Amino acid sequence: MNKFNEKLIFHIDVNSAFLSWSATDRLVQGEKIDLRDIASVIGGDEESRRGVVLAKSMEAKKNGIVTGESLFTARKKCRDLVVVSPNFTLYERCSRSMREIFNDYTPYVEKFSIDECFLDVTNYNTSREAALVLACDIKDRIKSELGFTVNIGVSDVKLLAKMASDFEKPDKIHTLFKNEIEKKLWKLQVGELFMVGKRTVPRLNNLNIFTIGDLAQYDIEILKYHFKSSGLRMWKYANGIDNSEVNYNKYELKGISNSTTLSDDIKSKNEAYKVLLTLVEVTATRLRNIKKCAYCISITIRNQEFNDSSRSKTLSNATDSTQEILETVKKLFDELWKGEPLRLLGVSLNNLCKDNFKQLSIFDVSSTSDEKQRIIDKTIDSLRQKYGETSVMKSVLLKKK
DNA sequence: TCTGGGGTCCTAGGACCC
DNA sequence: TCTGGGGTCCTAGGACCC
Repeated sequence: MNKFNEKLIFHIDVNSAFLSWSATDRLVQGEKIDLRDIASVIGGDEESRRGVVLAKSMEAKKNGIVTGESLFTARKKCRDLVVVSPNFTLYERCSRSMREIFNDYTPYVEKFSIDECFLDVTNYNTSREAALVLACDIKDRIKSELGFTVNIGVSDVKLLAKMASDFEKPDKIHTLFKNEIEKKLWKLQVGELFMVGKRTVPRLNNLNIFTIGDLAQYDIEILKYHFKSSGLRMWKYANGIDNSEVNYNKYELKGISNSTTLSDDIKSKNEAYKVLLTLVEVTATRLRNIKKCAYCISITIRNQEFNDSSRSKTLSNATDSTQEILETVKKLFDELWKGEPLRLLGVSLNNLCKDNFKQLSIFDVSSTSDEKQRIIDKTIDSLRQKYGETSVMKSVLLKKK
């Protein structure tokens, strides 16, 4: 704690992250037009049915384009919209560069998503004013060294720092200390509150709750009755109550998943099996890379009507074997699939534990068949590491000519 | 030519055990 | 002979986030 006995927390959020990052990269490559100055979006490939808006420029936003909508509807709102494909390798690199700068200021950095971090700067500042100077320094350094802008929310509470970074954009610093919530937070629409999504907003409106202030002053028992534990959480958030700490420790992954929307609907079991093989290979490799095994294996399918269904199986022994996971996945698929055309297939591995298998040598002549399978998996992993995950993409996943 | 992909957490109901 | 109740685990689905 500083001398005022309060925490000082930053929430730092890249403005239109994917779009900014692609824009700066293009400028470096010699492109003359800055995507941030025109109506533009980062969007997936429409032909392979991944055509949604992943990020938008301010100009695109002014035309009513929102993240997550289809490029089809986005183009209707803005005729000369520029659409750029995402470059996830670049985004990971930008994200890392940004965190390296944060680490110059404090070791207490929590990566919240690819473009968001929380920083606990309590020990480095004696006052709120000093914290603001620091925030300004960080913001300007990212802009000059990396070429993109961020918003920084400053508060004594993590949740409030996050809400503050979402105020006016771009390239801005905002404070939202506990004593400011009535003035700055309560006037906002209730759907602006973190963890109040589009399903919940109409239900809150039915209770005559329209602003965050309405929610904050509502009877907590009634909220708990209607929304169970999330009712209590919403009420706490509306009142600026959040005791969570900036978690700078190594992030423990709870599950691994991989899903894909198919260029063409899958209609046969054989086609499905080929895709499932790829999904299992990718997830199992990632699982082994973090030296974990999974107890629970699930698959998800999505039909043409966009209805999802899933099926899962908990094993008595955790596994990281591609073969074993694949067999379970196929079984689950056979139980779940009724023969309707599918637009998406997904595999996920949950309930993870440490892998406690003994280290194996390829020269170990006494290997059992299980151990031999592990050696095969390891060999494939090293090939994949050398040539990249996409080197094993099956042709069925690729776009039809 | 409408609707991605990777996560986390919660809940309800059923199975099973004591 | 008629039937409780608590606890835990598993499964399927839903809501939310970026």
